[in-house]
Amino acid sequence: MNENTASQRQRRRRKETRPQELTSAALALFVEKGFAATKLDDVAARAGVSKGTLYLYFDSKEALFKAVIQEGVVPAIAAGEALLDEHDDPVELLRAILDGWWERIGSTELGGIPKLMMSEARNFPDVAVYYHQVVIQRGMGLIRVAISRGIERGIFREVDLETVGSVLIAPLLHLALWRHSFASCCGPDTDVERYLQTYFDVVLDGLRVQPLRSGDAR
Amino acid sequence: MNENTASQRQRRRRKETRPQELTSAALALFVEKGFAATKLDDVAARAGVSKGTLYLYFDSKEALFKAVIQEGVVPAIAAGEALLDEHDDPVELLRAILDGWWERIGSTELGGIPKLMMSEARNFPDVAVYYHQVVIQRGMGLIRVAISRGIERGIFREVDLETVGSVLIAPLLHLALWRHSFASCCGPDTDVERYLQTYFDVVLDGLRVQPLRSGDAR
DNA sequence: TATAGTACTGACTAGTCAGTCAGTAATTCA
DNA sequence: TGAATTACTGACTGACTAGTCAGTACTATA
Repeated sequence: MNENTASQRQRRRRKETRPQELTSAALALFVEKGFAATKLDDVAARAGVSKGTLYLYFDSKEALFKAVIQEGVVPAIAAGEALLDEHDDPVELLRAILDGWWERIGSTELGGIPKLMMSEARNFPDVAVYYHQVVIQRGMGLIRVAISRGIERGIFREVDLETVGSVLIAPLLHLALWRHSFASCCGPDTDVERYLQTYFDVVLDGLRVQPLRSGDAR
Repeated sequence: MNENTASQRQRRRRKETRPQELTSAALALFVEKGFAATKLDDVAARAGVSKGTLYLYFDSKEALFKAVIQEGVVPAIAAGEALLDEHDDPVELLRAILDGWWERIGSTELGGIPKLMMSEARNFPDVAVYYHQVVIQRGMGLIRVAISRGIERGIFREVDLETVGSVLIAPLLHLALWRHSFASCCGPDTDVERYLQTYFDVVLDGLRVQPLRSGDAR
């Protein structure tokens, strides 16, 4: 199951890497079963340690949850905001943001975090507030900047900047949620490439002042 | 909390209405806390009965869960499919379907069911399969018909019929999920009217062969 | 007003799991 | 080499909760 046990002879003593191994195992199980239905014994087993070890690094199950969110979220933040300077064309920029979100978050194991946060937001309001400030609002701000640049240049129509971010990210979030819920029992049902293609097709042409009338998008 | 206790003098003996009262209470708590974190004592208390009574109507916690889904889902099915014959214009039809979904499901207490199913799909694969067949696939089929009618008549562009349904419903699902997760701790953040307005604005103009260039959607 | 039947109750049980801690084994340092 | 330190273990406990059941109270019928 986990690749660390067999490779090294002496598999103990890993103070530096343990926390990451534990949060990674916890993320997978929290996403699969939900917070309450996940047993700490199972988290520990998946990380190849005993439950006692888990308590050397985290004070409680709730603290583990917070660490899972924090660790999963921090690396994803900065990456997106760097894109603002890399693209001139607003359409390119918007695609880079949304595509980048899918590549770096949605399609990776981090893609489970939205499901986890949605499920547990009301049980952990303080974590939800943190997540909202650090992830959601910043992400929305990113999209808002891209759209407003496009509007300024007359490339995008004048849409409501307050709400368009949520509308645009929703289909990507939906796909990520799907992969961690129904996909495992009801088949992938939609293949990812076609879904993303359709998404950009529908969404981008809804934003362009002068849409391509060639019959095929992009 | 529940309006039934005070009104009637003798508040026992309600064999007919109990199951509905119990599933309604269970839905609210399952959506708020998740299945595993919900106590049956709390469900019973919310319905104004004792836990023992709950077991007179449902064999187990899992059976209650299944009943919650089944009862929440059944009334929502037929309503949508009736719309197909009520609208001639494909744009009108699509709006009626999507608007109708929000009015009849998303904005009601049934709007919690998508959150619940997303969270618990992997813990209850059989329920997920049922829900997928009875709700998701039928709903997608409905949208597909509306879109393909529009394509036939040259009103919509030729988009991928397999995936467009998910893309279109995603922002509405997202709003429903939001209302049952972050909304309670991070403010509504987006007001519903504006969100829906932006949604139709972006999405419909992405579908029209000859979009209105008047600057305002619809 | 008995008698039988039905809807409901709540104390109880058995099992589960978060969190603890005394002990063990690896590692470092003298 | 062995003493001190550090990383880890897993049996244990205390709290909590799904599910049970003997008993209560209301209702219907005779």
